[in-house]
Amino acid sequence: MDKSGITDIFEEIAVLLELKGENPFKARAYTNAARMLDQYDGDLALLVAENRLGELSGIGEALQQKITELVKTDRLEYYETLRASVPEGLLAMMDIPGLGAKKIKALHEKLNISSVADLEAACQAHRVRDLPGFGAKSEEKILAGIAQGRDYAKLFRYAEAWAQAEEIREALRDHEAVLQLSVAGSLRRGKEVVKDLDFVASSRQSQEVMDYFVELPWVKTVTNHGTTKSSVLLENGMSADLRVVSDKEFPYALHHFTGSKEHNVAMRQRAIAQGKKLSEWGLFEIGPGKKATPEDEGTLSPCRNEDDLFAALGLQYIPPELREDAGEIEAAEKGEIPRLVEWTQLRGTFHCHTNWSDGKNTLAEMAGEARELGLDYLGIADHSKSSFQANGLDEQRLAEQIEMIATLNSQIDGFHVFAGSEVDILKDGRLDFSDDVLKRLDYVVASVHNAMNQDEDEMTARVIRAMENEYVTMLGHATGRLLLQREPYKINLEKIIDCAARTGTWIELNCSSYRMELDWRWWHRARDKGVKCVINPDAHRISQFSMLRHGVTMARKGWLRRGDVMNTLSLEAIKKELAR
DNA sequence: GCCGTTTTCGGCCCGACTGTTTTCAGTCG
Repeated sequence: MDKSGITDIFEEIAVLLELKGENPFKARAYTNAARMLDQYDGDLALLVAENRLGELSGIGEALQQKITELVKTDRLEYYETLRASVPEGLLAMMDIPGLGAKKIKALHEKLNISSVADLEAACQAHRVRDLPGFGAKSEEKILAGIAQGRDYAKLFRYAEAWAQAEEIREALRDHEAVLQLSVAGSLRRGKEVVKDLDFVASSRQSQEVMDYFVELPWVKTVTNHGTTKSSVLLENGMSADLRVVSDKEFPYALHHFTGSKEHNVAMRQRAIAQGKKLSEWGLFEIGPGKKATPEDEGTLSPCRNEDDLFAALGLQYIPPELREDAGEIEAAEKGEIPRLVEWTQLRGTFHCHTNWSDGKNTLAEMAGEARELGLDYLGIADHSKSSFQANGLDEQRLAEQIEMIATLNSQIDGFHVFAGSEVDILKDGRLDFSDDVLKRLDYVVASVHNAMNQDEDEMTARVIRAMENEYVTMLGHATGRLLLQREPYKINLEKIIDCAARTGTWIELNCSSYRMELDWRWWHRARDKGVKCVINPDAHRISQFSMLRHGVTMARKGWLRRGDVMNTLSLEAIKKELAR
């Protein structure tokens, strides 16, 4: 069994243990182990073979045995026994807001409820309210939660969440009692999908700001309304949280609510090791060897902003995109946080479509918009002939388009359009155009658009064969995923990354709101192997150039620097690169 | 189940909010 299969099982074991009422720290040990494995870059099978699992922190004797069993036999007896002892429906109940392991356990034991359907019926029959710890309100909340789970997707794509957050941020900023204000949470960290929107504000009149927030026009229902924290459900199905604190507490609150949770845990543990206590309210000096108690707050280390907060713990500033407890704290300790790429550094982009294939705008309109945005160059890459569903260009039309681009270039100064093509990678890895056609282009994007059900070996070999073609400049959308819609096709990305490093093929960071790939989780290692990134909007209309900004956020999340991103190069420099 | 210049046993991040209680457990992030 591979790594991701093992992490799924460990995560499930953690939930099952909670549902059984086992020691919660034992459950957490499984969660921690799953995270540790997820982040481990090396070859897990090799680690098992060499009996070196113990080198991973959080993996002790018992977990080493379980991982070994899974790697070697694809099964885990402990898991199977555990799973058989808990009704399957209880796991689904964990998704209902307000219900956790303890309450689900009580519902199961006292009312024999084993599924969401059982639970819904019990609430409707008012049998739940008589249980200790439950009441009439609980029944209402559970029923609303079940209904909401049906009505709304649980996650939202980054771009959509960002646009909604901007509207709310502007409305909050206009309130006179709001002093400092920031988006926080996974949106600030640049996750490709987010569950809800988080805002942190500072004010001297927190109640006023809260009352204003829950009355905003996008709000459908109010789920929480306190003095420092409120939550609402928006008309579009997203939920949004606002935390209001005093001005001097703002940096701590902003850091805390930006997360990630795992990053925060690691930061607090670091604080404890230094005789301090970190929370959303401050960083307190407790003294070496002493442990914080609620009564003993210690003295506050004053921080004006997040920079000060990191500095107080002996760390370099960590940009929000990197706060995933994926090595950023260790890097910050050594002063090795890279200077991340910024979206104002983009000088051009490739992989854009026009109405020659399935785009909505003309060549001139696309070029005009790119220039308007301050870019120096634009690459056109319409579909090739096999993508007939997208009105792909055949050799004849491609030749005409190349000519038209040459004419356009002769008419404009200080801006350049590159003639390219998004060439289909055929089932067997051949390309949709012959080399004679390809060599007349300024660049080539090679992408998979059909036969996505091939098995991993076949797909990997297919894409590698395409990348080995000397005329292929970059690999388009590497796994074909559509976020919250279509799973990535099966492909061995380690081999693809190695191939890119070997052949000098760039890998695209496709920032269409649905794609956002190559996924940020892979970029750090790709970068370390010398693979170059190119950030492309895959724009089919002029409005989609706006996605470039979000693409840069994802690149930052992948630890990429300016030098790792080809389209930060000047026009002259990129011409030289393409000529190679 | 893990882990240790406080510890090999007894800890394991921290606090707000809700709904249930009448001082708190559970959930959430």
